[in-house]
Amino acid sequence: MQSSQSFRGMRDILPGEVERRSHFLDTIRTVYSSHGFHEIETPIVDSLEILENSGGGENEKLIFKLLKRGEKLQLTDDTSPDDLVDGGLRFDLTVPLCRFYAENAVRLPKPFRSLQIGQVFRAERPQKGRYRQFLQADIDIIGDSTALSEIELLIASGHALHRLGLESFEVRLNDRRALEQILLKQGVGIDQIIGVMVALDKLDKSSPEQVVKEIIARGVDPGVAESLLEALGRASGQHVVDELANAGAEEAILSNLEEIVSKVRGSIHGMGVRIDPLCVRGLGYYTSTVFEYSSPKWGSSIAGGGRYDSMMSRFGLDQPACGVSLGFERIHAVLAGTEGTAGSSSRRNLYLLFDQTEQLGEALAAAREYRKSGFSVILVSHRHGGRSPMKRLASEAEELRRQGAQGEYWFLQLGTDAEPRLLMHG
RNA sequence: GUGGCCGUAGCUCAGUUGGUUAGAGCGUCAGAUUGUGGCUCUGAAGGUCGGGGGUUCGAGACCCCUCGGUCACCCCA
Repeated sequence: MQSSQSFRGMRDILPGEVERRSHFLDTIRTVYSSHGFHEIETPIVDSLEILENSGGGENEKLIFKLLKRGEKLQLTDDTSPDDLVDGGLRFDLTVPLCRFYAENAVRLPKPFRSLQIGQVFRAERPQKGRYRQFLQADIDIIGDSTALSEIELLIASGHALHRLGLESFEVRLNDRRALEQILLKQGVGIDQIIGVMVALDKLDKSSPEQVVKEIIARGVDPGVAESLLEALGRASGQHVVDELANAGAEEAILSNLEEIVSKVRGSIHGMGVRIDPLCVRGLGYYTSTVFEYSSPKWGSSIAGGGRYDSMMSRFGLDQPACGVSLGFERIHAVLAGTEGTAGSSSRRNLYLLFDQTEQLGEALAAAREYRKSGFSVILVSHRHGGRSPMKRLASEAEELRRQGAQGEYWFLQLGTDAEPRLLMHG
């Protein structure tokens, strides 16, 4: 007998859980739609040519690749793995979006506000809140180079998180160019910048001493490393911007960040916004502003985004772009155990018990009527006078609720009960 | 990709320093009972002890490999 376990890092989703997830997705769609975003769909598979060298950083190493098919799959002594593959599963929604935009720009509004909800794949080692297939919900604005993009994206995504039921969360905002300028000014070599940024990004987890150590290990002069940390360490309180300017960041970049913060701050209940010069975010395609959402209930980020102005140039288009991605699985995990949020479309289930040999026609007619009045009707064939399925139905409803389903459960014995009777409600 | 911990029935777990036919609760199924169904009682089914190899007279317990889970790195949503 074969194992029925799911493939590594993949998982099944039970009915009650799907009900709950659908409700969350409805909320996301409703909120984003109210902010003017248009939903699109892109393929899960793209050519490797597009997926690779996309600035996806580490993610590019995690691509599930697709074997060529038919005649194109030629095995000889000197074929390398790369000769055998030509496609791959997407590791995010941004790369496919850029291809989509380049292909369809003429038929799209300008600037284009895109919403995409879809599965992405990364061949990582699975962990809690980390799967090899997971759902992301992205909004992006293509064709606007001003801070309006960032402001709209932060407000819309904050709105969505709030409506999903997140009580408190924080956005850390930064502009990579600012950090780069500071590093250069402080004496970090241009080829060391990336390594130093990665090390600095760990400051929220590791001690400053460890980070200094790591920076030195990456080839930076110990004196430079020390003064760098000191300069950035100062830039965390009330006067972040002033300190960053002193440390060598350009005024225009900093005032842009200030503008974003001032417009976003206070707009969403429970959302904190602050400039964090150490927020770096991977090292992918982001060119300037980057932001990351965290919840006190979760160790790592639950959403993130930034500006990727040069990405479209791959396709010969010169278009600025900026986006934010919600990590659906992680948000769902953060919300685990909480009650449904406002507007929860809880369904009213009705178990319609009937004798199949005598009451089938009658039952179908009754089912149609109850559907009209808003019930989700579940036909339960049950021979008259037989053991009542009551207990079984109650425990089934209980199980669905455990999985996350909401709603009421009613039952009605055709020919005996005049009205549906409440079995349980959630 | 690297390292630590874990893997017994559908679920939650017992299982003494290796020693007869591997247990419980919940759930499932069957029957009984109950004048209004979810209670109670009885019984049954269900386990290649994740898989493979090894040590041993004997392994669910010990060793190796492998698969899966989990945590920490790495990186990220």
